[in-house]
Amino acid sequence: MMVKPMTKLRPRPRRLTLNDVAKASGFSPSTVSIVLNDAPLSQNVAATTKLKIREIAEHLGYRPDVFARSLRSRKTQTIGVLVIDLTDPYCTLILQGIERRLMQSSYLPIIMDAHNEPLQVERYVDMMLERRVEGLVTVANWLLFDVSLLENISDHRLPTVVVGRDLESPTINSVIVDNEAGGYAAMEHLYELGHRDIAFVCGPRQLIDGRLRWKGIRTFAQKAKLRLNRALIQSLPYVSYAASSFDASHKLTNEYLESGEPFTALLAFDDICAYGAIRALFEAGLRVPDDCSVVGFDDIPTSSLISPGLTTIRQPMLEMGEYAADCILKSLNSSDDERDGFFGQSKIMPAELLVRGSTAKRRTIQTP
Amino acid sequence: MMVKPMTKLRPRPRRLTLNDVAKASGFSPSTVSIVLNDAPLSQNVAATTKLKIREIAEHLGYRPDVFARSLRSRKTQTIGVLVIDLTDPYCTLILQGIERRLMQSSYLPIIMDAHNEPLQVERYVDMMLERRVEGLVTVANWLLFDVSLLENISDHRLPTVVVGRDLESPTINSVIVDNEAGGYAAMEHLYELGHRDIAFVCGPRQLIDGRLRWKGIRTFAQKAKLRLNRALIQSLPYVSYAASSFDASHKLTNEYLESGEPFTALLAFDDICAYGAIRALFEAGLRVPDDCSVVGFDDIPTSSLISPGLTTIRQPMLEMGEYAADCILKSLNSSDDERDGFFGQSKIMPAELLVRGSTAKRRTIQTP
DNA sequence: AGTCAACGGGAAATCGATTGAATCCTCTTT
DNA sequence: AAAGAGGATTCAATCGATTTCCCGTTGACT
Repeated sequence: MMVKPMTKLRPRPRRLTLNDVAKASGFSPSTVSIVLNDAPLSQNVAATTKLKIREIAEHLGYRPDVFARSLRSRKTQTIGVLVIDLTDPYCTLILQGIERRLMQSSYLPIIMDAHNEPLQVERYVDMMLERRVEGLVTVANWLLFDVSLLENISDHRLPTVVVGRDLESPTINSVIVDNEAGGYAAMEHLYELGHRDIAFVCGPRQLIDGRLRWKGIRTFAQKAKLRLNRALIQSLPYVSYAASSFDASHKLTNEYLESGEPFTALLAFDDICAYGAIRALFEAGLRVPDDCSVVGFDDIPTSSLISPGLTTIRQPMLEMGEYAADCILKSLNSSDDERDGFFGQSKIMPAELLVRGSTAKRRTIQTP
Repeated sequence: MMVKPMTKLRPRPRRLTLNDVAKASGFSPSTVSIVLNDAPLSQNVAATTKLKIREIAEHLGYRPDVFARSLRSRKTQTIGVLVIDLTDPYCTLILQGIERRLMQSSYLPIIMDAHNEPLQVERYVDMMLERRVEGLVTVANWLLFDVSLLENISDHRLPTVVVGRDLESPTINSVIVDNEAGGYAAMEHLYELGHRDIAFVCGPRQLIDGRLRWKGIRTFAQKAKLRLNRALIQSLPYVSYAASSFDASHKLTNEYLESGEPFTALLAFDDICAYGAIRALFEAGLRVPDDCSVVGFDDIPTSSLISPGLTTIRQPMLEMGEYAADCILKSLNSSDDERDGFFGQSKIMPAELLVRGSTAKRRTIQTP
């Protein structure tokens, strides 16, 4: 056999394969595979053998081929993470929570971004299945996507969690914040500051989140015997593009201002809406919080950076992400029977009032 | 042969394989594969055959197995996208640009998030190589990661682009904004508004971006024969965690205020720093822009949502992302020789001044 | 009639692992 | 001494495609 001279021409150093390790160690590929994977059979492999194989593999720098492995074993060690909108800070933080947990496990997240488009959601779910993810986490914002997700997935007996939206499905887990308690807390906060005339920028009627928050608000109002002014309660139209809620809220607040109905505080559906309201107040020459207190919902990162800081109801997004990942991991580590126990549960995380600069006591001397 | 009764026990409907299509169509697997892939050889396949095969494949709903395909063909149709920090809105928008382009191609982005940790960068680059991505885009913020990236990658002759950081590498492409022109434009804007006493929150000295922006600023100052006040020019310390630049800038601005040196405008290294400065001004009871104009850099999404809107230098992040993706795609579509032509170039995108509410004419009546 | 190229298509090797069944030892047990 | 019981490894099939050769027809041309 001629040994080819080492030249630049040799294009591929030919991947280091399991076979190479086998030959180098003197054992068969089977044994090497078994050892390197700590497969069940490896308990019958002599300790010295294991050591030697591991050593040689390490020394050679062997890395199994992901594709070959997945093809044969039908396991991919990947978890699909479908994010409805990666530019939405709400989604982003949840995603970070998910990753945090997954990084500690041996699973790799495959992240896809649906760009707020329902069609992409479907397409990407498909792609993830095609890539044989072993679990699926969907990070939802308020986009209403088709829940045919559900069918597709449960067909494949895939552990599935949705974060940020409560699906009433028997097979899909969900993690959401306690919207009702959040609404209640926000309202209570304003009430305690002395506000009685409060305007509301409610979420689109289509969103369950908004309805729940509203329910919390009403509960408090009833308890406090506070009558709400119907003229200051409007819902945003449902729009599929996130940033537009700023504009919608801005416009709505302007309408409130023009209506002449007095109010000293405003409670917004979420932080972005709060920004929109603040803009309207700002343009009208009103000061936050001096002339009008504003409360948001979510606590996206910038809310603590703007001035004044936005008082808001915090969703524990990181924790929600972590919980979701835990859910999947737990499910993957259990037997099929146990697994059924997990399905369809929905976890409710606590909402927390964060008081910052955008709310203040109602001024006793009120401009008429 | 007994035919097993159809029961719930049958766990897997057994994937539909190429072979099934072959049998159903009466042709061999080879032919089917060739036709379905539009492989070069398919030009010698009769049109009727193609039609029939395609029809049957479609009808059966055949989807090739990603893993088998990649194993054999050594192609994965994936592009690695390494994002330094997915919670950084700067990165996010670039990412979106990348995705936009990639969605139109047949390549799938594999997104990984390094969480601002240099170690993860290395680990993830490794993982991407292991997954045989055919190209790699790195979305950098200001994190200083080891450029051993470079070695690893160029070894593998992988088209590589870095967005947001100018690497001086002969093999890696980069896409950056025109920092110098941006600095110049920001300065010019303030000057034209009548500001002469300007404070600067400069970026960490380690970052080339900051140095370039500063260069632009000086160039304008010299041209306008404007003397800058050294006491109002400080750099932020280098920190590896993004949000902390808010605090650093906040602190620095406070020092400026306490120093007693007068200034009517402040130019910040980036938008987050601008937020920090605004907070300090706000706390000191100063109004933006009435008492002090503020200019940022980047134009992250919230900068248009806060009140007043932040005047800033826009980086065309979406376009930068798109350009990066185009770069990779072009490289993948060219022969090896052509490809070499692309390597090592760095593209400079235009910076754009965006005037919003945070800057205003210097007031003629100045508080002493 | 014979040669040759183009056309249409198929057989089988291959990619790099995993895995169920089989084999070969070495002791024990009866 | 034969049978059995494990322990330690290995054989060979398999996962589902792609790809490299190769084979048989035609038809044109010499």
